[in-house]
Amino acid sequence: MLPIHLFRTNKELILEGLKKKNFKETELVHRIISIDEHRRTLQVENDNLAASVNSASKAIGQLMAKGEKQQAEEMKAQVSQHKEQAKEIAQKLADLEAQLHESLVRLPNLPHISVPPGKTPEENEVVRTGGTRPDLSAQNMPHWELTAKYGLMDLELGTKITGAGFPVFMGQGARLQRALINYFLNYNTEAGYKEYCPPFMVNADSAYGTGQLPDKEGQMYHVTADELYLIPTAEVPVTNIYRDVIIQECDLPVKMTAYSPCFRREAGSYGKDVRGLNRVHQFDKVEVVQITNPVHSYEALEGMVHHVEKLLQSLNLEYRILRLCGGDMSFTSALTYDFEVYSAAQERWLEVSSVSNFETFQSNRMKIRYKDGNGKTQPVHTLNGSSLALPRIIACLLENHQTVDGIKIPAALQPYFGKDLIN
RNA sequence: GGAGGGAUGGCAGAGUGGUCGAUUGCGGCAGUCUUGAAAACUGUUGACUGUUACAGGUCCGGGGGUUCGAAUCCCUCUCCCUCCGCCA
Repeated sequence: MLPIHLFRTNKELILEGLKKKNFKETELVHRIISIDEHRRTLQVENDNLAASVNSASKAIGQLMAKGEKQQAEEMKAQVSQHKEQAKEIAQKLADLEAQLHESLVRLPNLPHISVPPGKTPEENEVVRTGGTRPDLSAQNMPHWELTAKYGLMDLELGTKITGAGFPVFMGQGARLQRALINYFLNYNTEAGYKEYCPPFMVNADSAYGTGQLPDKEGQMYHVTADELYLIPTAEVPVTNIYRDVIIQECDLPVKMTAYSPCFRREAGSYGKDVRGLNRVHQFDKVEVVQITNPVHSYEALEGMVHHVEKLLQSLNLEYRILRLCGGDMSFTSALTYDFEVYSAAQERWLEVSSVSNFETFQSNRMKIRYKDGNGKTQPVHTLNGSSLALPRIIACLLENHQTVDGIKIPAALQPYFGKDLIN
């Protein structure tokens, strides 16, 4: 949520930012400004009326104490009239506030100055690449054939138990999954992230806090009997740990990590994109979240990018880092780096991580704040990133490290997996 | 699921219709003392809104009501605790 004072002081900045983000409903901005102005004049009226009622009530109390009943009764009648008026104004004010909020939560975050212009994924900017492309034999297989060959995963079994897009991992496949989660969590905690194991369902307040609601309502699984949502990422419960919290400046940055399954309806997906593990409804991910002092958030973002990059390097995968263009960025983000890994058998890039700075967009909604040097309460910046999402990592590990003898496990993962080959 | 009790500022805990945005203690911050620290003493210390700055307004779990006036009375919801039942 954008801070309201920005609308009062710098409308142009907002309009420019929305344009870069390819957001069309700019009339919302004008609507917000006019509601806000109306709201404030009404607020003053309301406050003045309340002030006179307050002071009159106090006076009545004093008259009663002195025993001047007659005068007190007269004042009571007078105040009653004011109250009628006040009630009307208060109702209007509440309506305006609701309208204002409703409009505000529909506006996306503004892009950082360094975000490249553009509308489609093709216009994302490649920041750098790393790793090497394997030289596979002509008989190489895509991961959905490899998982079948080695008995690692069964999609049809998942379909029987639940539905399409719910893979069942087994044997060495299940073990690989567990090894990756442990490796990622250890890697993160060693870098100073505190480990959490959060709930996998959240209430509507939490979903609003991180921006899933109202923007992505249809993308979450909704448990209607209890009004809960299955989390699409651990970002949601983990960031909400600090909802409504005022953090001491000396306690920043807060660094958290958590493993969780992620549930996504992926409404509207189709075609080759969804083959095998490329896109599924339930997958595992290890997430990192940071809450920082605003002056340090972009430093922290770069730090997170390097953190994830080193992790990918340790898995011997070819990767590239993209700076997303305005039109491809998420609703809540100010700057996003996507990490893609090259899937050698499918000959295409797969997104495995997304690292973003949300600046005050989430903290504004969630009221995550800190006290600055002057003792003023200010919103913090929040950031998060995947380190890492498992399915596509598994897909690429299998495809890129396949040999005639089996699938080679990268050295960093071997202590967790317990051996150096899947066969 | 049944019965009862409770929800007040960072924490503990007073307050049952008017001078209560809230006694007090702890914690925090500042000062005195001290070479420094501790102790002791003194002062200070909630959030939101609003104003150039004051002022003003709102907030005692959430929502609604009674009243000139509500932390205090009524209704309702949520959460927590104790006991019983059930259960991984």
